[in-house]
Amino acid sequence: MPVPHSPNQNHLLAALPTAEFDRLAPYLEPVEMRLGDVLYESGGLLQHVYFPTTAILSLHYVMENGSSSEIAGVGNEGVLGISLFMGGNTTPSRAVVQTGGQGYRLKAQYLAQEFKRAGPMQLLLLRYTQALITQMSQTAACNRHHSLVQQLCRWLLLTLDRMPSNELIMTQELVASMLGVRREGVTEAAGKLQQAGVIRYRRGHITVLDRAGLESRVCECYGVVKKEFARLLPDKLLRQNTLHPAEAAPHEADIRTIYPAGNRK
Amino acid sequence: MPVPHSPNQNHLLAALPTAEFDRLAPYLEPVEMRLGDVLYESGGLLQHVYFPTTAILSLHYVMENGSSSEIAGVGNEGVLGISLFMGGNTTPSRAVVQTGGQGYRLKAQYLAQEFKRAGPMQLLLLRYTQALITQMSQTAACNRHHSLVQQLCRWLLLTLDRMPSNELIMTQELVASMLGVRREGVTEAAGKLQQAGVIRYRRGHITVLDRAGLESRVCECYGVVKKEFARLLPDKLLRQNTLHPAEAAPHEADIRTIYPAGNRK
DNA sequence: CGGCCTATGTTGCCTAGCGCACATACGCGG
DNA sequence: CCGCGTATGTGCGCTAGGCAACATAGGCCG
Repeated sequence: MPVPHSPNQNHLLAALPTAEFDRLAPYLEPVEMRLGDVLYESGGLLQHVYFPTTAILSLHYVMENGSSSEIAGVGNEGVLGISLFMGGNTTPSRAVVQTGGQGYRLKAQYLAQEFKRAGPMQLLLLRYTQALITQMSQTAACNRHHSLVQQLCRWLLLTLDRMPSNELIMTQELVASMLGVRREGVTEAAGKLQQAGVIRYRRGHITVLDRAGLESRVCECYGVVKKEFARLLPDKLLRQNTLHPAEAAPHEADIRTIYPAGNRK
Repeated sequence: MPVPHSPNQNHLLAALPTAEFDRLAPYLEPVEMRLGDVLYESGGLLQHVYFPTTAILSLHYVMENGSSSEIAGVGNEGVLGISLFMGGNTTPSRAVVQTGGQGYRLKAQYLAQEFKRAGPMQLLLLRYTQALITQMSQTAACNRHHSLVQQLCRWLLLTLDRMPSNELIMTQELVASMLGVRREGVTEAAGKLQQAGVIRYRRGHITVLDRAGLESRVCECYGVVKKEFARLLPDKLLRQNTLHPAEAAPHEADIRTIYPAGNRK
């Protein structure tokens, strides 16, 4: 008995004017994504784009020696598979499911078609892409200059922002592979945060107890990324005032009632 | 007495079919860019996009504490100012001139106009943007996992690929701020390379003596980025076989004759 | 309820790279 | 040709985080 589920839980889809949404809706396939699923491998051909609703995805780069780093995360604010409309069809990174949940996918050709119309969907996708670029470049700088604890805080906050609950299903080992550090390093950093009462964790579960505590420890990178997302994809845009000011937001009611219920565990 | 100079020294401009090129040509202003010039500040409003020809630009992120990192470089393979067509109009990074030289600039509005035509220019710009994304994400991973020497090799090779000559005008201090490391670290790394006979340097000049030596020391990141650029913007595309197969490449002669002459020092 | 797999805790050692404080010397401008 | 400003060389001590090798324990499954 899955939670009632609507494409509008994805902010980009929700932002589409009725005409565009209706054109795509028949082709949106709901998909269940489980923790660890690999949606595509580096260099693989993309067949679909994915619009997460409750799931969170993670773009990784895996190095030759096996170590990896997260390059960016994708939650219900975005879409996975930008290379399909950017023209490359593939990227040298891997996409994995970081938090199990649901989403919708759309065959590449339908997205490309819609993109070519140069309408609201194109606008949204391009803006989202730019926000993604900010996330990536901030990650590059953060990797260089900030401490593991700061980066852990950044990662937790960014993830939290994409979740309805405050509990992540996530081992330290996984977090380590996201941040591209050793597992022991995460143990140590997480230990500090737990001692400070900011988080609590047990075998594969991390609960954020004190969000403000995270925010006080995080580096500037989190704020920059968040602000840039807000600037490029403001609520006002996503609420469609801009995209089609004359209409009420369709399906909006669905979202607001379903969402807070969440899939808290 | 500047070297004769043509927009076609920029690969993106050179790839445009005649119709598109002619439409833009009247608005292309040649600009001289000097080492260290700041083309825009983080968050500043962009008035122009820049198509470097002999100059090389660098996108930086400057952190609150003043330390900085290069996020990506832009040479004659690309264009500075993607946020102008991506929809954001600005980015939270800084653009500086890394190697003095020439280029052309185009008022934002003309570029946006051309982009909206959804013609060859849009195709090129989007593909270029994707290649840029690869460069950024690779930088993120490289910052995390590879040694300073490897990163220095990567940076030298990427820069070399954008230069007609094998000598960079560049202090170690500058290189350090690019890589986001201490100057002493660069001294040490460069010292190793010099001892190995791979490069030679003296006060503000770095000469690459043995390109193969660099390639043998560099991490995989260089290859990935280079390959991705070649895939997304192949010679064949840039030579316009794809963009307008029925026509001969206009201005092509100019490029080939001017370019090899270069401004070798 | 018991066993085992896997997540987490811990410890010791090692290295890259940082910060700082200087010594040195190149080479431009007068 | 001299001198000074700037680029480079070097040598500390220090720390974060890497690598390795375990000890421990939670909790799922039979």
